[in-house]
Amino acid sequence: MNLSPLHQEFVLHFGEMGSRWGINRTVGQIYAVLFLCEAPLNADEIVEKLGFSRSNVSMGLKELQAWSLVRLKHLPGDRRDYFTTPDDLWEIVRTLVNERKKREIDPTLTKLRELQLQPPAAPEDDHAHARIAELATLIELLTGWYDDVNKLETERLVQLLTLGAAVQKFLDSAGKITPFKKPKAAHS
Amino acid sequence: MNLSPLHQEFVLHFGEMGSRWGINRTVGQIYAVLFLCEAPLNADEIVEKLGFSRSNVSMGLKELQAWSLVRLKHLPGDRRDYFTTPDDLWEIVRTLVNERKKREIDPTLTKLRELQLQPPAAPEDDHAHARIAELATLIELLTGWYDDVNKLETERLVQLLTLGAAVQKFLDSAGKITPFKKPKAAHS
DNA sequence: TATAGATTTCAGGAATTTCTGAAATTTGAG
DNA sequence: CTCAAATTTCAGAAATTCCTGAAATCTATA
Repeated sequence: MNLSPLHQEFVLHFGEMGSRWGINRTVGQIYAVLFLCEAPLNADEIVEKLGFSRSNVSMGLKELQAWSLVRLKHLPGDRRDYFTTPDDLWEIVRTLVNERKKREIDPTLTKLRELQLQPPAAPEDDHAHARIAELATLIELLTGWYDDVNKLETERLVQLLTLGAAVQKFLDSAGKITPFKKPKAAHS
Repeated sequence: MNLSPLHQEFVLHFGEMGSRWGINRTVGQIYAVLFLCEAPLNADEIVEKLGFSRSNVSMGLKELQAWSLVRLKHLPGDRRDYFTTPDDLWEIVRTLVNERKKREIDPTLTKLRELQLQPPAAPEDDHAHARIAELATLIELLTGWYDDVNKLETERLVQLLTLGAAVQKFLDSAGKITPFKKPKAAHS
């Protein structure tokens, strides 16, 4: 591995972490290198840095592209493909969450709805249906919230996150009715 | 597999999904069975339902316990261990997020802080340090927000999620200063 | 404390996933 | 269109993870 100690340690950590998710170690490491490097890298440079086979790097890059986690660039007068990660970390987070949602949550919700339509065929199915319905409702609430806040521009999103549970203070007054409610005593 | 079609389809789906996360198929299926069943199950009943070896079920249950995803129960006059999942789905979600945070996010943050202290030793390390700092900040913001809302009681949490990005309406007025700020034109 | 039932451990085989080099395909400059 | 560089595909080797049955350990109660 042909990296500064700092890069190397970061890359190894992300390889490990990646493999705790569905992502394999190699792909995690390729991503980590791209994440740290300022300049776009081509496949051979990644081979050089990580010591994987050329074909493995190719497959890893393909997977990262399938996840939209990597941007393809071209340098003038060079027909190799160069890759980078977005400068804006929030963009990375949004992509990551969107993709996982698309691959894991959405199909699950579809499946749950499908199962809800299936008529009960055994005594234990009534309880199962109730459980499935509850789960579907919960997932809908969470993804609905996510879709909603994902529309916010980053600055707003950061504001919201910074506020944290302090937002809760508004809930009493906002309740279910209307965003603004007059304060109980109306002194200017 | 000795399950009603409804149970079976749910179990197979969760086995698949589990394997997209770090969790293996078997463990996902064991959890799915426990999730759907009203009554607590013992290991032999799970063997019966899923057709895995006794030792595999034992290992799976141990893993689920390590994740605090499963509750151990005892029936009077029966010394076998019985397992259930919590009735309250929100409790399940909180556990899941807490555990993943503990195993994946927290160690990453520790590692990033450690790397931030490491003095730059190569020209590319300056950019890497900047990138690492940005990432650490972002993770701190997200986990800070999470720790905060995780303190809310479920009812409040649901309220917050239902409100979604509508909370954003408060941000203009709340800003950085104070929860309420008088509107710019003060016609009653 | 002896015993039978319950659970866990663990070595090795099975299954799956990852990785590689060689060959095939694609691509763009000339 | 041709050619060489770049990339991808793919079959099988390597590595890893999963699963099992047999043996070991634990535990409640008689």
